[in-house]
Amino acid sequence: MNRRTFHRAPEGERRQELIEATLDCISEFGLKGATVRQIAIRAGVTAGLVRHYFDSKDQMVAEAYRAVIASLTEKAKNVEGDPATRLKEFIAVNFTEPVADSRSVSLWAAFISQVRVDPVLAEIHREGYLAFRNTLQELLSEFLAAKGRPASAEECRRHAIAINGLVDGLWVEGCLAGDLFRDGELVSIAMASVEALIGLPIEN
Amino acid sequence: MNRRTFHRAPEGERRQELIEATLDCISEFGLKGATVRQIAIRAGVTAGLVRHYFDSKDQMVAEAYRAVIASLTEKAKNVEGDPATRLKEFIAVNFTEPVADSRSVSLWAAFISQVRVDPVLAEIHREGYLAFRNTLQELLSEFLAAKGRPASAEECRRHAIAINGLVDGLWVEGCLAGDLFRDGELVSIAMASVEALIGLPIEN
DNA sequence: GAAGCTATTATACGCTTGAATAATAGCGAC
DNA sequence: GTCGCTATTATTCAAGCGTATAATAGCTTC
Repeated sequence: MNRRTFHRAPEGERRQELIEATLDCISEFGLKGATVRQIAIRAGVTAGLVRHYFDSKDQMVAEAYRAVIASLTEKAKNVEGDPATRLKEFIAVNFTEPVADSRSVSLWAAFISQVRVDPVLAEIHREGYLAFRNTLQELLSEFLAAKGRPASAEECRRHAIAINGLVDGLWVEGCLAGDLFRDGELVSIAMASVEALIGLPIEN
Repeated sequence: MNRRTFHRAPEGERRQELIEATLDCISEFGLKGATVRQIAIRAGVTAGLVRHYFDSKDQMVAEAYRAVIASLTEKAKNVEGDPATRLKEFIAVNFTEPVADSRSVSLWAAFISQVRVDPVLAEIHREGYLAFRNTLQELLSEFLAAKGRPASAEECRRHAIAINGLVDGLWVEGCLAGDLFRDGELVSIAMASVEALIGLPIEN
């Protein structure tokens, strides 16, 4: 009997590979089509291994969701420079790969659709949303202060909610049907809209 | 052998019931949990009947998607009154039941997540999005004209894209985690934001 | 009220699913 | 080298899936 040769990977690495394979499958075949076997094939291992690393498929999917949310918010957090530059970048990053990608929005939607079903996913979503919005709120606060138009936390909160909504909405449509928009149109609309919302130009 | 008694329903009615049951199951159990059997139970019939009305489960799901998109856009279209009232209502309706409901956003997300997988769903989504956005664009055009600030189609297009994004984004978060917002806060933020975006008050 | 049509039920089939178990091969320690 | 640990493979299992088919019960027509 010819048994396949294989490579014994370090735990962290293999877990990461499995999660990445899970996300690939969900985005390509949908949550329904992301079966343990498909995921294993994608990761280049056999199906049994999944259960060696995760208690269940559901647990693996939940961890995969965490990874998605993290990747969507981390890109936006690590921006350097003065407040104006950071605010600008924070918005622009959502319309640039890898965030602006049909794979990302497919994954996001797949998980969103389960929020009502699975309280674990609901909690992960909530944390991710608040992290993103609070970062934005802080950015706005600093930006407005630097522009000599300091605003109350409450005012910044409302602005953050609106801008977050705007960016999310444009991001979704851009990813789903990018061909409905001209090159760079979405980021241009987003930028102009944010300026209109806060009543200030962003350029520094 | 005791066979269940049943009611012979008119074709249209039964189809409608099956589609509604499909949507109920998708929103409650997710696409994965919306099995033919569950759907049949929800509709109060047996599983076999599904295939009497639809060529396949997939076809039924696609029709169900059409129904969702239609319900999300129809509510917004049928608004009467002067341009300002109609614009106001068009936006407000998205933050009022039945559009503003966790069931709606679950369904929307479930289908969005399949857009990449299934070209049929992609086309349905595209039509729905454009219908919504074009209606909004027309509304904006009339509103601006009525306010004595007529705008070009291009300008209205950009405004429609931005407002559509804003409304969509706020709608999603409001439906998913309504408790993160105060009563009426979202519609208030939405209204204020739209006014900022077009640079005019909406009240008539 | 009997006949005929078909919407509906009931049952069965082949496949795929997530999971459990047993066998084995890679690899570090000594 | 070879021993021992365990990551990995291979195989199996019961449950649930979408679908196919045959029997039947509710209407309609006359």
